[in-house]
Amino acid sequence: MPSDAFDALMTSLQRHHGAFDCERLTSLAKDIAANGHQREDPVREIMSRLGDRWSALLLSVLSTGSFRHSALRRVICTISAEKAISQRMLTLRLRALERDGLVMRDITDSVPPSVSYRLTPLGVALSQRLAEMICWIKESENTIIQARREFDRIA
Amino acid sequence: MPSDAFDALMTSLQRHHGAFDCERLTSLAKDIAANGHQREDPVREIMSRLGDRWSALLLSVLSTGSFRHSALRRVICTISAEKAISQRMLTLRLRALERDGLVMRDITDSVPPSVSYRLTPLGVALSQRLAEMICWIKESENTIIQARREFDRIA
DNA sequence: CTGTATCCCGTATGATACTG
DNA sequence: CAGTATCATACGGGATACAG
Repeated sequence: MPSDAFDALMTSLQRHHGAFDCERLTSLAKDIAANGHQREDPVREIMSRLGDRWSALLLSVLSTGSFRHSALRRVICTISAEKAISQRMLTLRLRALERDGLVMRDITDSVPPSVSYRLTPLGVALSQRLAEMICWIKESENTIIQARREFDRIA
Repeated sequence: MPSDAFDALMTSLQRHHGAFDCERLTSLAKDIAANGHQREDPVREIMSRLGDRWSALLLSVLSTGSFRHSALRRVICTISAEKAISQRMLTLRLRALERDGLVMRDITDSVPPSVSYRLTPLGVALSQRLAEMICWIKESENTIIQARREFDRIA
């Protein structure tokens, strides 16, 4: 983001209407420009993970302890009313979480192999934040459902 | 989720290893079973929105004030270093946020028409939570990037 | 047991053109 | 200005089979 282009935009916006906090928007823009808001940006990556089909659930389950691959899969499949997680997706999501330093693998090199997964300190911290966010959404659930009904009724 | 199946699972898991907090996992399972973890579950929907390409950015920008469609688009396009948002996506995301009661449309029926968008109180609350989450991720950014480098180096 | 490798589909996202 | 319609594409996610 070229800052002069942004300055010009701000000037233009303020000329037409001042219904926003220019200072806060500018600071927000600087924050985003700092890492470019790219695909590899950790902020987008992590938010994207939290929003995908399984990662948030995985973090929640792992926040209660350590699980082997098969145990984790059984737990997820039993808990999730909608669908079972495929072996493929479980591995993919765990790898992604591991790459970001949120999950650790403990490998016992035996036959048959034994691998168990648990949260790193960073993973624990994130899972706590996640739990708070989920809790807030749950509290607002009725308001949201109400809003949806209203919206669908009119439309 | 049939609770007897879950009980059986817990018993089985504890027989093999007790490296997890059975009580917390059970309560977590109950929470999830309460709304089924379905596609229409507000928790998954909202988390999914926050993780998509534009909604989080939209909420952040709108948290600084009220914007008309075109102004919003210019701001987003200028801020986002990666790509411009298409008119179509802007409308789709705004509609989704509006349906969930997070965004309001103020319409002035004139020629040419004027429509401006702003957060509802619920949207303001969510955007604050979001900002906190983003802030935490930013603080952990270096740890995450470090972990990724380590992971990629070994793999 | 813990994964990988393929194939396939649905949805999110994008580009472009058109309209009240 | 603020959309809608249409077509094209990329990616997440699932089913299945195979491997160390």
